[in-house]
Amino acid sequence: MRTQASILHLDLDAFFASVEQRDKPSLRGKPVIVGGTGGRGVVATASYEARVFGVRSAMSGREARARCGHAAFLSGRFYAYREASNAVMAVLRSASPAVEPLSLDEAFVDLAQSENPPDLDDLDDITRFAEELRQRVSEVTGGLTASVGLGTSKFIAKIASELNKPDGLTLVAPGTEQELLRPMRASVIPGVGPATTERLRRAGLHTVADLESVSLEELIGLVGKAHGASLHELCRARDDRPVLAERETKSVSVEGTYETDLTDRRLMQGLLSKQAGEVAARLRANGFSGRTVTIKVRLHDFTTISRSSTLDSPTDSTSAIARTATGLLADLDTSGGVRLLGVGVSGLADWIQDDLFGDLVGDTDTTTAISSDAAAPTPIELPRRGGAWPPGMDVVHSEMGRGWVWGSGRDVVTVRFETADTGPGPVRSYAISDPALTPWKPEPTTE
DNA sequence: TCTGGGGTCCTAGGACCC
DNA sequence: TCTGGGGTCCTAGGACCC
Repeated sequence: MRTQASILHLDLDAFFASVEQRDKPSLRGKPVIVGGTGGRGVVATASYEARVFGVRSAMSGREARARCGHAAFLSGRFYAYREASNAVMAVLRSASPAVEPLSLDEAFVDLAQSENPPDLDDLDDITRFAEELRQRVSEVTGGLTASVGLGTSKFIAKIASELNKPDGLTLVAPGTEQELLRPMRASVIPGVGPATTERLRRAGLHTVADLESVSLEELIGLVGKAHGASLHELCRARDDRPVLAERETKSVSVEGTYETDLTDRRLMQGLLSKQAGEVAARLRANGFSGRTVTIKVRLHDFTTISRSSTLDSPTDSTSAIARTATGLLADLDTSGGVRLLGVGVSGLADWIQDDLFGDLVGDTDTTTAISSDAAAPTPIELPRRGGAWPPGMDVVHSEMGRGWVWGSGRDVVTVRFETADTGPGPVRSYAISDPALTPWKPEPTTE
């Protein structure tokens, strides 16, 4: 356990709604609800003016409308949220390289890894440092506010940031963690949701202090091995989880809930295929491919079914994913109607076998991945569509977003792809086996 | 017409291999 | 011949988080 309050948690206040109020002055001071616009939508974020009426995240749009019908209901502008988020994360990274984003509006920062840290033994200095960060967040986002928590662990920092919302700062002094936690409800512990809360309640356990009085064995009997062990530690304020700057992507998925239940199988197959295309495009844009294709089907009565199939080799191909997904759907009874369909790919590898460009050039295998890393000479921007790409290759460019060619040989091209969503992907080399595409040397182009 | 979308992690059972 | 591991992979479902 750390003895210094060197972990910071920052949480932007009512983030989506605040961005809307920032960009549209007429919404300022008024209830704004992002999400919940469709017939089956839920609230993503409610401004504080809307929360007064009891509107909360994850509430159905129907209920939000009943509670606060005069609010502005917006469907959301994710580009604007991402842009603001990027600016905030950049501010945090300037304070320490160890920044772990949890979502667009939340991140942990490890001040102990900062190059210019405050005096971590001086609580006033830490507070001053954090206040400066909050100030800079406000400056770079055009006035958005953030709440910050500081403590000796992720758990404590996160709880601290909740204590003075909105636009607040809370430091939990080292050594005072347990007295802070003991009276709190068990559900403040991350991982304790509705189901666990109910189990604990039935065992007579309501507060953190109650949990502390229970043996590890009892907790494991109650909620399972992994969960029980983590509860046993966290209720004693013991948490040494590190702040992880980069986390590996494990899966990519797309799902959709439809306004009215689907009954037509052909339509479902078409929608699943469309989603497969979106998943495949995102895989390609990020340099991923995966072996396991999973479909998710939510029936009219909200029961949710998943079916998966693991392929022999990883794919990022629309046709392979669509074929697998529709095949999985074929075995399900959907006669009662379907409200949600989804497709996902997991078991990701950062290399691709055989049909890298199969989807895009008519499913003929023209290229083969040969290595997953390569020395990186001077970056060259990819030629634009219709530019110096050989026939067929410009399509790849438009599918995959921005990218840079990092080098090329007679029949090998080394490329780094990047999208606005994810930033740079891994550097990869491909052999070009189609004689029509070789020899080929990309021309440097200017921005 | 209660109940989004994109993720992560865990559990449990069965197959399969050594 | 019988019994019994352990380890890994795969599948389905559930809980949880923002």
